[in-house]
Amino acid sequence: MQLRNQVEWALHCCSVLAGLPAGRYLSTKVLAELHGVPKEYLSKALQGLSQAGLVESTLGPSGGYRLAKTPGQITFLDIVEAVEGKTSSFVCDNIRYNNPCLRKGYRADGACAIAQVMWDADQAWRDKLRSVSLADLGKTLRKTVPADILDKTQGWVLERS
Amino acid sequence: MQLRNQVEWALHCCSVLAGLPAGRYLSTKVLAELHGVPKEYLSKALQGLSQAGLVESTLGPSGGYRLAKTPGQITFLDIVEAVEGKTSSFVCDNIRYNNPCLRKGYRADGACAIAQVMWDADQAWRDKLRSVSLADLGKTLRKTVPADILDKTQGWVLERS
DNA sequence: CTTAATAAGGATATTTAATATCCTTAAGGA
DNA sequence: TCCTTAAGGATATTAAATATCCTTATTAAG
Repeated sequence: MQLRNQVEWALHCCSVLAGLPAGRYLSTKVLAELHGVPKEYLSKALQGLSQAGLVESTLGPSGGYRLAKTPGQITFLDIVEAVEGKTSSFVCDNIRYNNPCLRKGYRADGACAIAQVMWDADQAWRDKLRSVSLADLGKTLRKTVPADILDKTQGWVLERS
Repeated sequence: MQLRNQVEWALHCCSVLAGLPAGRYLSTKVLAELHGVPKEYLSKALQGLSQAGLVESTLGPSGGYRLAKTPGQITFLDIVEAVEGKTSSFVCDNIRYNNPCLRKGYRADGACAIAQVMWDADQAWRDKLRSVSLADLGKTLRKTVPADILDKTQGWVLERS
């Protein structure tokens, strides 16, 4: 079980956008080159972030993306779910009902106890992701990031993450 | 991101084995028919459980699998990891170092802050799974399982889960 | 006003992982 | 001796992840 690489990309992109001066945008092209990932595919992840309302975009030259909320309002869970979806990592196919010893059509009262445990664990994972925002990330990062912020021709910013 | 169906199968098989009278075995064939899943593929999951030391097997007629420990000693995490592996759901490819603004070969002091958050969440998931054993599952199940335990020709037991 | 850059998104190709089947071997019980 | 079983290697099939290509509408810059 593995999260898609787009999740890593989206998290890093949001981290960079969180450090962007107010009003500025970063394009897919720049974000892709900054992270060394394919532009077209990264674009799908950014579209997911946009549809989730985490970032907003503008067209044309000097267009691109910026955060739609403050870093403190965007959690890791928001970003992960925007890319990976909200469905649980465990899918219960109710194989308990395949038991040929059971009379046909039998259904128990409650949910499958096994599935419940798995869903609880999934919830614990999401709770943890929800407890960290891009602002929290910044606090950690500020300690380790070198002071020399570069500003190349395309307006790249130093990778903050 | 989704766990493989073998995880569900393995959990249900262990749940059934936990209710088996001492000394008895259940074969792959019976476990497969009991849950309505392909025998050959389920076999791979059971082999994983065996290699992890969660179940033990015996050959020949009336052979099969039984738990290698008490239900209280086998956690959900044990079973999930036996099938799905122990590697984190998040893989850090250190795309932060792809930044062309960084001088070649630059490496930060600590681990990627983003990866750390993701790994912490993964740990929270595993901690939750580790906190539940097959014995705990039994407590829940006893409340809902019908009293009529069937004992068909092949020695099937009522699906407990 | 024109031109180039951009996001959005549909269509499709490629690659990888999950799922499933088949077969052989060695061991155990009747 | 014969049948049943677990173990596991090899291979096929299916689905998902990854990636590319292309078109359209929009926007800013010149």
